[in-house]
Amino acid sequence: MNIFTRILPKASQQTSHAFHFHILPPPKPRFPLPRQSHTSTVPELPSPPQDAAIAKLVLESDPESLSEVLSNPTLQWTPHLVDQVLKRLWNHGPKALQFFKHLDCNPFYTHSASSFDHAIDIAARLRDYRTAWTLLHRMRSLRCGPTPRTFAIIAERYVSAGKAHRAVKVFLSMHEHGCRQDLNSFNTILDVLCKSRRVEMAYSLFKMLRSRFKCDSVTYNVIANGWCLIKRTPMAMRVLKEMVERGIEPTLVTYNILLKGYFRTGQFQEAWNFFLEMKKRECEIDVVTYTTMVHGFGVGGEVKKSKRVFDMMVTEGVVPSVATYNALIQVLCKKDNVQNAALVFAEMVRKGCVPNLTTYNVLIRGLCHSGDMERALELMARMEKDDCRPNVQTYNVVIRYFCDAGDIEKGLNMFEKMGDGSCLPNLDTYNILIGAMFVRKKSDDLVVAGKLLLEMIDRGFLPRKFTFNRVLNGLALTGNQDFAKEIMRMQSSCGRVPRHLKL
DNA sequence: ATAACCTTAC
Repeated sequence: MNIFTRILPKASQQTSHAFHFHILPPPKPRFPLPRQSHTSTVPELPSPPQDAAIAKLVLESDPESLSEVLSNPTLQWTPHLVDQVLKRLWNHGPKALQFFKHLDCNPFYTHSASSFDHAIDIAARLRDYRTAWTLLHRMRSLRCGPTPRTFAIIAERYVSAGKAHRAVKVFLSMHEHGCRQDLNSFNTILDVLCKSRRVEMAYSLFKMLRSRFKCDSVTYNVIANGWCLIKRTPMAMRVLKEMVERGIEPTLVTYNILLKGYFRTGQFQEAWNFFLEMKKRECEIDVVTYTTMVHGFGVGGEVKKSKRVFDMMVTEGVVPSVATYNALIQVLCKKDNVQNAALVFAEMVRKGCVPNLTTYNVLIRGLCHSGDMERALELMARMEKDDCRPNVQTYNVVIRYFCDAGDIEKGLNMFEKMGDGSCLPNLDTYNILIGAMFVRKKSDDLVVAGKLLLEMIDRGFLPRKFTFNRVLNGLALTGNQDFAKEIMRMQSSCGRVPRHLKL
């Protein structure tokens, strides 16, 4: 609870209505035109498997033989191909950077700006800022950047590493690196700060620089959304009021942000009233509005209302998108039962709406949760043929539930499957599995835990202190002192930046 | 990669 919500909440019941009148457009006594929302029903083109083969090659070859492998003249490097390979190696940062570096030395190939951005992102995620900046300077000397996007990436990495001030500094100095500051980059840095919940800082920066940039509705929406994210809806209201006072029209995006904000703070009545008000004033309510409603009511436990809103949108001629179906499916999984969720899944397919990764992951989680691992695995197999291959999250869900059910072997088998190619494990995967190695209290399991720990470090993931201690204790108790010592040596040598990361 | 809706974690 903060000061503002303490001061304003009682009043907000009444005053926010006054605000609605302020922020919403004046009533238009005309009858509504049915709005058609676009759904993304066009499947992505399958990417050629060449990048998978190259990623595998990179993973298997040691640093010495790598340059030989990569200078094979039959390989036709294109920026797109390089990007794809980097994405595949996302969860093996050190290898990804090795790959990038070797190709950078290839005299017949020059990296594109987007590949540089990927590499910088990977380096900064490993907290290897030196490498990130070296790459940025190299980009400049090759005259392919840095672009505003490059700075957005660096800022985001700084913020998520708890260095928000550095992110702001980077923004303020970007012109010194040959990249113009404009309203777009200003909006971007504000958004980066807000999305990482550093809303206070974003708001200060906004107040400090708003006279320098001609702020637009995006600026205000970004800030309002930030306040809503941290459940300070009254502050969002205040920003929006100011927006109106400065003559900037709120848009549908503004309304959707505020609507979501009400759900975040559990103000269902407010949300409902606001929605009705939007209808009354004939805002062009869109699929996002409805999806927000379906999701908001559903996760709040109001399944009936959630379904009613879903039916309402269909009646009003707004076509549900994948996101709408995903919201409903998630709600049914969590607050109703999986069978009904599966029915909605079938329904969306019948209507020609193509399920995406989220759809599958939500439903697979629901099935796992109800103990139906078999159907979960069936669905996972079905993904493959829908050209929607399981990602790390999919694997993590299944592995977690296998382990929770005591089927450690099956969890480990699943993990093995990831190792052989398409989907590299991430930090969560390692944490889930290492945790599972303690349930059987077997010495062998702890050795596996130790190996997993070393492997994750090797791939650029830094285990928490807690994880180290747990594994070390386990190994010591089961008579694996030597292995424990080896891990301790590793622990002391891997500070913030794994040392083998020299570019 | 300029904003709003859909997964995630003990």
